[in-house]
Amino acid sequence: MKTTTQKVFDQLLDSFGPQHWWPGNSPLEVMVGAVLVQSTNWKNVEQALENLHASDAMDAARILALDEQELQQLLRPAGYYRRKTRRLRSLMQFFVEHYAGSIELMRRAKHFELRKQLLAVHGIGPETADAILLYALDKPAMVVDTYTHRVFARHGWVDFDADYHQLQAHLVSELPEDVSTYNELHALLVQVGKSYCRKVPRCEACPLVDMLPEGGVCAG
DNA sequence: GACCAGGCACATC
DNA sequence: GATGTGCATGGT
Repeated sequence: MKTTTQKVFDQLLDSFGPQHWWPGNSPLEVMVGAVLVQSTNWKNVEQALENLHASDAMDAARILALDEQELQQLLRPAGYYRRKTRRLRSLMQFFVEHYAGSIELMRRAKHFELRKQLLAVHGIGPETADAILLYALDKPAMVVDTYTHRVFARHGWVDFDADYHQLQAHLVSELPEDVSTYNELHALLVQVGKSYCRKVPRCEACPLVDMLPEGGVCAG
């Protein structure tokens, strides 16, 4: 018997296909991207990542070696560049201090201990921490976001006032603990949120329209 | 010109 | 503890 969330996953995957999020990027670049993408369009992030590459600075030690203003200028296209400069430096400093700048060492850390450490880093909240765990380190961390909240609350599967961890617990309880499922589902929920869930109360073309409750609205 | 994008920390009540 | 606000660029 399939859970509602598994059905959501299947229908989204059928409609949109695999999203291939962060497939070819290095784990370090994923970590950097996870910070830069906070509340920001991915296109803008790509520009900043490209700037880092062009400056030969896609490296924890090199990022830390840049002076504040240099790094700010590289990150500028990603928006919030003063804050993100601080946040990225905090993360890189943590990475170097606790894991000697080694992805392999960090990958060996216990999932929930590492998560707790990440949450203690300035600028790393639950979504960014889970994105790093999942997309950079292949840990089974389900990432949820505002799109996930919108879709699940409007369909009546969670309360509108559910917080990050309640929403995450709900999804996890309805899914196999599987890295590729978590990876794909998060990306698919972002895709459906971008494509629909806006302006009109009921999107007939939405792959989840048949799951909308009587009188429920998918926008607004 | 308004609104939005793969959040988070901090101030204020 | 809950609620509000600043952060910044680039695309639609």
